[in-house]
Amino acid sequence: MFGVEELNDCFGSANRSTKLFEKSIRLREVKLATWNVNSVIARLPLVLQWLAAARPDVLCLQETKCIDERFPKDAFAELGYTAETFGQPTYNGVAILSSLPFTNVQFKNLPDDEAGAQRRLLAATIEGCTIVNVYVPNGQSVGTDKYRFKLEWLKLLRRFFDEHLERDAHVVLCGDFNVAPEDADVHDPELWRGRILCSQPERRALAEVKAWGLTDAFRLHNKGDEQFSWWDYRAGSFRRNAGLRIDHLWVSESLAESCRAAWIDCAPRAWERPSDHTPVVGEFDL
DNA sequence: ATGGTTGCTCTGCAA
Repeated sequence: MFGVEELNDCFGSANRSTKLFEKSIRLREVKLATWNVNSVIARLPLVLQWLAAARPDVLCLQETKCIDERFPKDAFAELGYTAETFGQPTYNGVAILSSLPFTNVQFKNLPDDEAGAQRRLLAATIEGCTIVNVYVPNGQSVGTDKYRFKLEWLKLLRRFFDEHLERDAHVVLCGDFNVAPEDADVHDPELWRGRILCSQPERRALAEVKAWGLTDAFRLHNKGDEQFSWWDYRAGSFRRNAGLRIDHLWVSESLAESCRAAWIDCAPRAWERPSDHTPVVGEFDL
């Protein structure tokens, strides 16, 4: 005589087999990463070392700090990566490295950013995913012109999503957001309360972007605190784990459903001559 | 600890 539990076991087993079968014929695992490298030329050996070991399909870079003509494309090509770049001398600059073909490069900077002098956004489609790679303005300190520019930039970013991206598509927003969304993303919330990277207006402006329909892939798989993506070069911050989680990988609903893992790889922050940021990684079954 | 370090140059400035 079969009871309900035996029947459930039977169906459960069948479902698992079906899923494994579907995976073998249909699903493709795609690994996406983002890393503020603080000069792609100064950091080239570390980026190459990390790529060779971690082998993401896509790596979004911020603060490349070099013009497109000087971007070390050949070194990345040797590891099997094509580079789309949007850089400028000395400051800012973003790039996307991919081992999968780019089907489109849709946006360089925000359409509504009239001045557009600062190169902070690069959006491309790879493997059916529209990937928006951003270097959000730092803002320097609360109340400055740079702070107001940061808030305005985040407002334009939300408008960009409203006007140019579809909620039911595979959409990724990743990069250096220069905002720690919650106190759990801050090593000492009381010390940082109201300060740049943590102030309420910044958090609200970023929450408006998220409310378009994005999910923090890292938070899907990591609930606790004390995991950070940036540590100031000064005052032994990394040694004390005095960091903030300001680099993010946010995804639309369809990608949130297919996100099998996400993590921060803090190893490169301990290597010689590191960036002050470390990579954030997500794996998806497409 | 309103300090401290790093990168690229604008040997000051941005982060």
